[in-house]
Amino acid sequence: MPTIHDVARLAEVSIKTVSNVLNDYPHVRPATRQRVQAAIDALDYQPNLSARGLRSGRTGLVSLIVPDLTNAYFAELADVVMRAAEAQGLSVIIAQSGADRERELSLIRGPRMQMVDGILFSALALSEDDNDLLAAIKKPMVLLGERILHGPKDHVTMRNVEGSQAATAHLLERGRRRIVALGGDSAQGVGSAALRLEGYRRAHAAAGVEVDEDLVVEVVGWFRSTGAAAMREFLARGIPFDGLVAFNDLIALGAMRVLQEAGLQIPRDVAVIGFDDIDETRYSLPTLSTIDPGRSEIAEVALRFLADQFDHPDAARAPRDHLTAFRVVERESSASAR
Amino acid sequence: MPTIHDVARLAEVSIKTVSNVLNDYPHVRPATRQRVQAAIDALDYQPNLSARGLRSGRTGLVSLIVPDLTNAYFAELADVVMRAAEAQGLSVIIAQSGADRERELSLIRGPRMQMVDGILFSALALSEDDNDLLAAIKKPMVLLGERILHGPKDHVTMRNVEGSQAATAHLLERGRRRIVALGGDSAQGVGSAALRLEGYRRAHAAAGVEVDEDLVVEVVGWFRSTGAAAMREFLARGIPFDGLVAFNDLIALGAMRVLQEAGLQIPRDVAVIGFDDIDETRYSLPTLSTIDPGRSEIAEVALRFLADQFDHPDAARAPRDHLTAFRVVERESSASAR
DNA sequence: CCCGCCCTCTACAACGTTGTAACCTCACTC
DNA sequence: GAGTGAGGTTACAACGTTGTAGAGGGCGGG
Repeated sequence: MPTIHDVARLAEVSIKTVSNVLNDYPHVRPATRQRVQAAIDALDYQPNLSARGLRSGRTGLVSLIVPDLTNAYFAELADVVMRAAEAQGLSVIIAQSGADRERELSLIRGPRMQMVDGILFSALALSEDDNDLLAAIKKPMVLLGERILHGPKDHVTMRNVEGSQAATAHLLERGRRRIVALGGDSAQGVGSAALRLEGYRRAHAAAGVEVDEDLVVEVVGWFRSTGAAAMREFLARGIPFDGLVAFNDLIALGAMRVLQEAGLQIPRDVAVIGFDDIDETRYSLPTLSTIDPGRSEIAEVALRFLADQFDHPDAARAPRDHLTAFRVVERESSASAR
Repeated sequence: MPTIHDVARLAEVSIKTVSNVLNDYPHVRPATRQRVQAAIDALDYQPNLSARGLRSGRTGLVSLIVPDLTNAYFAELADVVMRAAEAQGLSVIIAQSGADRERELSLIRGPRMQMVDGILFSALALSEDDNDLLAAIKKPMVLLGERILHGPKDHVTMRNVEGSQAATAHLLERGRRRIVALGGDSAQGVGSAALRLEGYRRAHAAAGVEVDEDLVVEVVGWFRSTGAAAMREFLARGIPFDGLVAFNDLIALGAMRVLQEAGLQIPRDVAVIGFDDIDETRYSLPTLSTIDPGRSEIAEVALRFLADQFDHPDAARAPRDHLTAFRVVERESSASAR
């Protein structure tokens, strides 16, 4: 591997001049610049990023901590995060927490975080009770998602309450009156579950429809499997219903599967809407109406926040909050006709 | 941030002794070790990984280059790769190539590769014509997938021909005689398409069934959307068929959607089997039979190969090949009853 | 009793880069 | 024509770590 010294020798300049060329320092004579560039090309030189990182304190790496890449929402989030990062010349180290509290902690405090410039953290186990622990992290950090709304770090997420309200209203407008909230968790006061349930309630209130608490169904772990299981259980209880708001698309897809097994037709018997707008919703049978959370906006803003923190390392301003715009995506599962 | 010097000062030893403790050098008196450890804990010291990387030449980072994380196959691959990497104390930088030739090239040669210890490369655009370019990469590298079978680097993939043969045989055994091969590409001589088509032919030959070339349908880009489009087109041609081997699960899911729109029942009218065993196949309607490619074996072997290359940097042995075992997963879409 | 060896620890250099300070050379000003 | 200032370049130190070489002390064997 050639070093900056080899380039300097070949170009007959000092190593600092090579460094200046590499870093686009303006005061380099064009002729010199050219000579250095020629030497770089000739040797196929690439700067040693460990050395650069050591000297400059910046590695150009960002860590993205998500519960689970297998979940399409987070895979698609990782996708847009990587695009946004690349636009800023950053690379992304992805780590999976498995939504486990100990793992989340050991990831954000672990030795690997030493080598990244900043952290995008989609918490699922830590909560606002752990704000002290989060505040102790000195690296630039942006929180994603609804688990920690008022933490000590910048925060980006979608308008959950409004999104859920719109989703629910979407079904109410289509004449549905007994709408199951799948994923709601009346016990838990924090996180997407609580926020989306709040939106569900507001939509009912706005429409003057009373909420039957029997229709609020908890789902632990928002996967296809748990959505399916929860729906199976709910069906067994024999409670009548004609609509379903699932608090993410995976739950919706799992539940749709069970509904159809049970001989119910979607949307005729049950109109369904999900949350997240993952790609799969465009190809399921029926296609799934959902809420597009503005993922790329989330990624772009999160990276902008991180970059701001890079540039103003000790700015002691209050953590910022950004709520992205959402969009109701109407597909077959909630088509109007009854 | 405390450095090794701060720890040394506090523990009243030399920095080298601290380094020795950190690196589990055996000849350190227990009492000294304890004192150093106490200082490390007291200062909450974490080694600077850039400095370590500079000095040792190892960063503990591995790059995983895949076409697209949005594709569940690659998201699930990334999942198992990250698990296997973590077991070896490595972190993973993921990069998306978009299956674009120029991007694949610039990724494997780009400056970011300078900072990783090794590369796991799932090529989709480069081919064996580019073996020279690949051979020029000096970093440890393992190729994944079927695009480059006889390259200059170690290689891990599933038994494609046999897998596809088994999938096709699975349908033939269930009495299907006109089986569409969705994703086959009679023009292309390389890659999964060619191999899986070969397996399809072998299964027919073994069963003494002639292949109708009209049933071999090309799909450009293996997504839900392209699978759906290809099936829509195929249906328009009015060619009778009773089985479908899709060369990956996304194609299968897109096609199933179209088949059902067209009023065909699965598996009654058309038995379907896919490839990859992504999670979604367990919850689609109907659930999708598929080939489990042994993803975690792929990840584990690939990382073992990389580790071998770390340990024997200039071993000029021939590149190794590992073919993982596959498994036919029977689900509803190919259930026997007609 | 002394030599040599092993255990334990240390000082110093080196990895490849960028920041600092300073130098030299011009061109321009007065 | 000397002084000034900016452009262009350089030498050197520093970032935080690990490898090398070796020092000092204790112990066993001859």
